[in-house]
Amino acid sequence: MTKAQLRKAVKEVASKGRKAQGERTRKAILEAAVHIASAEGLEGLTIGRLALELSMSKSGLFAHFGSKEDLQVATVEAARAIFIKEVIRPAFETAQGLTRLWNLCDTWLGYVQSGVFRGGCFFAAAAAEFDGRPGPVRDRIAEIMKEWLTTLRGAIIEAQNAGQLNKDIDPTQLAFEFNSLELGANWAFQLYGDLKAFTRARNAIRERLDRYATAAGASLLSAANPKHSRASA
Amino acid sequence: MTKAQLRKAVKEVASKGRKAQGERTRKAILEAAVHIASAEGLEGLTIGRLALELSMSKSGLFAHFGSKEDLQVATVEAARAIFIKEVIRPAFETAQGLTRLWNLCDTWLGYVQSGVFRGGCFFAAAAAEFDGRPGPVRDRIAEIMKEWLTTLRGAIIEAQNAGQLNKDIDPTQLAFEFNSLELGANWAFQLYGDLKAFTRARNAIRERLDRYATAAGASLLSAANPKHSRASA
DNA sequence: CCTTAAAACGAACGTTCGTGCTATATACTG
DNA sequence: CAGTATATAGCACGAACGTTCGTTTTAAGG
Repeated sequence: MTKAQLRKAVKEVASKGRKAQGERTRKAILEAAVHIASAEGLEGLTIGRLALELSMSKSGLFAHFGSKEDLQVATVEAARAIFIKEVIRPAFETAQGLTRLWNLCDTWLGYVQSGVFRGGCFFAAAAAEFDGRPGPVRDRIAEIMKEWLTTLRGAIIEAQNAGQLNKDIDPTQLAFEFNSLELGANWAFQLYGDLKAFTRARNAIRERLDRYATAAGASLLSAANPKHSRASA
Repeated sequence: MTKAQLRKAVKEVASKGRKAQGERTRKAILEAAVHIASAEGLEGLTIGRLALELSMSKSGLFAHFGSKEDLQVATVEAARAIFIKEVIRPAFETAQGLTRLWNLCDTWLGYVQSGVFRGGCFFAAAAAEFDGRPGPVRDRIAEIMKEWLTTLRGAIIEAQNAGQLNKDIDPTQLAFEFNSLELGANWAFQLYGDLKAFTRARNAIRERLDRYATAAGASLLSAANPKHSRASA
């Protein structure tokens, strides 16, 4: 157990009752942290910068976390909560199967385009930053992105079981392709401000869904989002 | 003109004759810089770390560049040279059109898998790191990645003009999709060490090429790389 | 050999980083 | 009201950052 962990553990064990203000401040810190980290990266998120933003002292802020790494992990967790609220939940309020699958992809693209995070997809940025640095931050990011892939894959399988999607396509392969197209749109938007990339990603996904849909699935799709017409390719 | 630029300018004006050793050292610095930056990022590439790696003084190294930003730009340029040698050149030694298009994608995936850079695709990492920080580094990265997209698009158009690829597909759309699949494979490999991602990307690209190929194109494809058989989806 | 400019060095700069100690203000509990 | 634990602040630390300076080493040209 490191000194930082010990410090935090002592703090938590001693904490009985009266932790109202602490929790509130912690939430406020993490909300600011998520937005800074999304734009400047999890390493560019410095404690001094964060303290300045919140008009509090470095040490006062720092006391809420045992170390910078803990702050980073907590920030990733806070970003996950936002992601769930903005993407997962809306899609899971729609019917399972093909409809939900499409909504997952569509909402994801909307979440990047609408600027929920200033730096696009929080996790895409964080993954690129930490994929070469072993540790709990990297591990948590990898887990969360795996969750997303698993969610996509699950929706594909449900659509197949519901007889809406051709059964002989590989769910893992299709989930990989959809995820790639999403990451590609995020990349194009961040680097070039290219709004058409979202349409291209939607077109590519829809084209694939249309092609693999059964008759039952096809009617769902045309009802789901008729606005997004498919161009060539 | 900033102080850093001025310092460098003075240096260059004064440089008449006798600049053999300087160039050699600069090359050595950039070679090390590229590999450090590929693993730790362009900001994680510190001058002290670089000097240590090369067993030379910080100041001696620093004198070769006017500023850290100049070093970063030079590093990006060095990475581009490697990319051209490893990906562009091999593909351009094959016949233009569909064959070259496939080879561009295939070689790109090989370049990531074989670890030409320790951190996967140098530019994907650099783009994620700098897409939120305006400046010459970001601009150059954006240009270089645009070059790649343009190259892909050009190969598609050539394949169409040669009657190997269906003419009514949108080259920009297809280039976007291929690039996305490449980025997706790079992401999966960096974050999970998932080697199957390369196969998935190849499968997806081949499936699309097969579907859009004319009769003339189909025979090229089956000859081009018969080893990579296509699975479902 | 002697001059001269390029190349590399060592030391220091001002700043910012994460972190740690100590003290004070705040607010709930008995 | 007294007691106590929490929440925040102040200050300082050692290290590392990019950068600058003056000096020394190196090597080619006359």
